[in-house]
Amino acid sequence: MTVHSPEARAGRPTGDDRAAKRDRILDAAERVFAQRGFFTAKVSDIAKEAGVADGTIYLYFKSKDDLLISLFESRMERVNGLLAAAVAGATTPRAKLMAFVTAYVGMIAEQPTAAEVLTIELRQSTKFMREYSAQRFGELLRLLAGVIAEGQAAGVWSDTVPAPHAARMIWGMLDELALAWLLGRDGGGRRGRKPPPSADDGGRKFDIVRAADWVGALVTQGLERRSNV
Amino acid sequence: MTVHSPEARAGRPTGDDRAAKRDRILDAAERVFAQRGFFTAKVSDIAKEAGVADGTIYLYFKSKDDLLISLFESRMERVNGLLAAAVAGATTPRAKLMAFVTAYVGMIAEQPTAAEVLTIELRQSTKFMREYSAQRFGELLRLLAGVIAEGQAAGVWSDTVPAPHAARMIWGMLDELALAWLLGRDGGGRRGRKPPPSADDGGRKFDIVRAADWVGALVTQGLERRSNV
Amino acid sequence: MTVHSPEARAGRPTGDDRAAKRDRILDAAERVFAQRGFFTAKVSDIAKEAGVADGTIYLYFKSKDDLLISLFESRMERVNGLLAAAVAGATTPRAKLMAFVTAYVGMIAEQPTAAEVLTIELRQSTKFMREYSAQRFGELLRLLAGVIAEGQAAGVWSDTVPAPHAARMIWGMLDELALAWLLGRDGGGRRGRKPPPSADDGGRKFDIVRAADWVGALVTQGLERRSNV
Amino acid sequence: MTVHSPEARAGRPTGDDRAAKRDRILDAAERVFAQRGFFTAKVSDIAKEAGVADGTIYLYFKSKDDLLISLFESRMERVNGLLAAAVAGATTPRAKLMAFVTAYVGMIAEQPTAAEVLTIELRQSTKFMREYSAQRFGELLRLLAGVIAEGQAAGVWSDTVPAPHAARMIWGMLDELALAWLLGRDGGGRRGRKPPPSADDGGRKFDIVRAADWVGALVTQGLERRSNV
DNA sequence: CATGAATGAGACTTCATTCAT
DNA sequence: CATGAATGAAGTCTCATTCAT
Repeated sequence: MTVHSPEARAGRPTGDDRAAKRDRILDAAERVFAQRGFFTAKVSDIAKEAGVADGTIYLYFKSKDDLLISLFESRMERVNGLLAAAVAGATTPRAKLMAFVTAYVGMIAEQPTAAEVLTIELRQSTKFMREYSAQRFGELLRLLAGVIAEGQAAGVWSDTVPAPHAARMIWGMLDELALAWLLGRDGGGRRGRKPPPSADDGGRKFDIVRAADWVGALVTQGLERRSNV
Repeated sequence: MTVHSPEARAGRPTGDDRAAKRDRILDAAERVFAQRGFFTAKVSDIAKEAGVADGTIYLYFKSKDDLLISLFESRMERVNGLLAAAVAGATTPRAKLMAFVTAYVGMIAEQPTAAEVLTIELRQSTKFMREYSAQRFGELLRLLAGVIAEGQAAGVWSDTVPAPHAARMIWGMLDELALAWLLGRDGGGRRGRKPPPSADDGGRKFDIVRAADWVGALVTQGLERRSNV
Repeated sequence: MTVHSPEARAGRPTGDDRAAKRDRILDAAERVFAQRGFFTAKVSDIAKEAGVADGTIYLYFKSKDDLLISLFESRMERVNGLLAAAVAGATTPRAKLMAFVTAYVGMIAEQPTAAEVLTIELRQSTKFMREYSAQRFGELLRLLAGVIAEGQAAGVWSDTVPAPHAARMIWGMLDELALAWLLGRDGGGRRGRKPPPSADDGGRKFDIVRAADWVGALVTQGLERRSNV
Repeated sequence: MTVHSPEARAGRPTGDDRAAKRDRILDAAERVFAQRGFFTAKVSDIAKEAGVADGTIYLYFKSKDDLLISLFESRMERVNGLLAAAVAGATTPRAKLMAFVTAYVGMIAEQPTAAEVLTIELRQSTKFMREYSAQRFGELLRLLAGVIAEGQAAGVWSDTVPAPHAARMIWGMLDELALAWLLGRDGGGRRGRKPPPSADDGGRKFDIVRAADWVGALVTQGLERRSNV
């Protein structure tokens, strides 16, 4: 008779165990998708990376697509939660905006693999992915639009640009800077890719944290030089 | 007896014929990729759409990947050419910037399918696509960065944000607005997708041409209200 | 409760199981190659003959080429082993030679399908097959050449013909007789072939076992009539 | 009006022209088959080698198979003719046998490409090739068997081995030696193949012409040393 | 619950053959 | 007769998913 772990002895693992293994698979999928891309990644790659059997994946996820969606949900939940918390921690519209921006670039700097998956891989894929994407990014965009609208209502910001579109634009800046940084990092993008020859396109090895200031500057005053202010 | 060109006399299609069929295949691929996505699209779908046999595709392109890359090159060449022409037709940095922005949104409005492929589908796919992408978008970004740098050098614009990164940010705004518009259109995104439930995220049915003004406004003065101007 | 081996307990097939299925596929390939020829045989034919799914083949062999090579290796190993054993069981050079010859024709008589594949199909195919072929047949030829050389060294046989070439020649006789017999059998060659009209070419329905005597006679005394011996 | 060659003026080429082009295609096929093997060779390769368009092949041959068969017929006709002539030029059975053998090895030495195709490539291929092969080689074998039978009838040779089988055996020797020589030549076998490592198997760089003596010796006296003769 | 061997649908690609010029 | 672009049937191989152990 062999000695068994408590869980095995009890006949079935606790919910915690189940959740933990699910997370292990999600983490593995994150790494594999970041490295190979969604379509190129094989389910068995993910299984190997997670240290489980191929079939086990299907005990936790309905399909490869479901795995992708679950990963997306999981990461966006985290992102949306952090951003909401950051915004909630500030008082004025300007402070809220900067909190949003700073929190986002901070997240990218700290979890580049997750960011890579969100920024690059998760946008591909199958048609129905697009819906989930729109929905979850919608949350993020509404949070940001709310901050803008608040500032416009308070008279702090001009309402030349409707708040939802202003939010899109700011998000676009952040996203593009994130993309540039992610692809510019050593080992960024997929493995084995040769570095692009040009170096002067702002795409390589800048400090992503500074991006917060750039966005702040552009939103605050545009590119204009205000000599008399 | 009619006079024939040497090629016609020999019964051989002219170079023009060849190029025309190649273009027909590229156009078909554009539509199919826009509809199904690169990985999901089957070569035989493209052949059917182009009205040729499957094997014919391979007389013009080495592989499915090659077809994608060729499509990308073809469309980016067109885009880069138009943008460069637009910029060249303006004199001051501000005018050049607005020419760039206006030209881009105009292009999207007029050729949404092409835009969809460039904005959405062509960013996916295999690792080596990434390189091509970086290179060709780099051209576009360098053009824009040149305009910014010129304005900064002329003292028109602040150099708080380095020109290459400012270019990225402006591009990000445009790109995100384009994406929102493309996905928001009826029939935008892939067929068969259900419309996202939320309507207040700025993602639906706005006039993309107005985006030029929004970008102009944000770049010119940020979001700030200038009470004393 | 029965006692299981570790593998059985884990629900995993034993190495024996794996080897057995591999062999089943090799046997199926042998039959299909013998019937259709390597290039004409479809992987799915082999799968059907083996009673497995198409994809299963690729769990055991890297490619169709690999399957061919593996089959060749497997059969040549068997042949070389048997011949070496036969030779080792004899003492004088003459006895060794006859043992070699007898063992080979015996093998052909008992396993005509395997012989057909070795003698006919496995000599075709891709360029790299040729190398394997040369190497494995080389083993066989060296064994035979060794016997000849031994007899020449012992003064039993003339060294008019260098041993390696004498070995080639003897092998050629055996091979040609084997080929004639294999093609002459009912059902020999590929299915569906019409019987050649001529019957007097020695190619049909003789007893392959007698070939051993013929080879023995020719090697021993040539065709000469020795009236005075 | 342009000036035309006589044939063109006449509206159709002479039979000689047609035969000449057919031969050009056969020669090209011989080279391509020798280099790439029948199955691997593409019809368009042969067309290019022959300097004609792909479709032209089909004006002279019904199919790729037909081309192979025609090539085989053409070459075997030549071989059989030469051998028959050689035999006819000799008087005694022994002389006839040696004439046969000598003529054959001479042919190999002088036209190795043709020999390679006959000895190696033409034995592969489709099922119906086998019939043609049997038939044409049958001619050759019957010629040889006739010589043997004549010698046996004359009491020159023992009839231990029936003439048709003796013919097979002699042919087997020749064929195997030819094969060894062809594969052993530099550039023998298909291009790009690495040389087999072993050198002592008699397979490399011997003088094929000497093979005639070896066959003569073996047939005349076997391997036996005849001390008392 | 976990395993991983087996499945088999389906994709890309090749190439012998045709036929309009 | 000659051409060679076009055809499309067919084969190899991959990989998401299942299920017996």
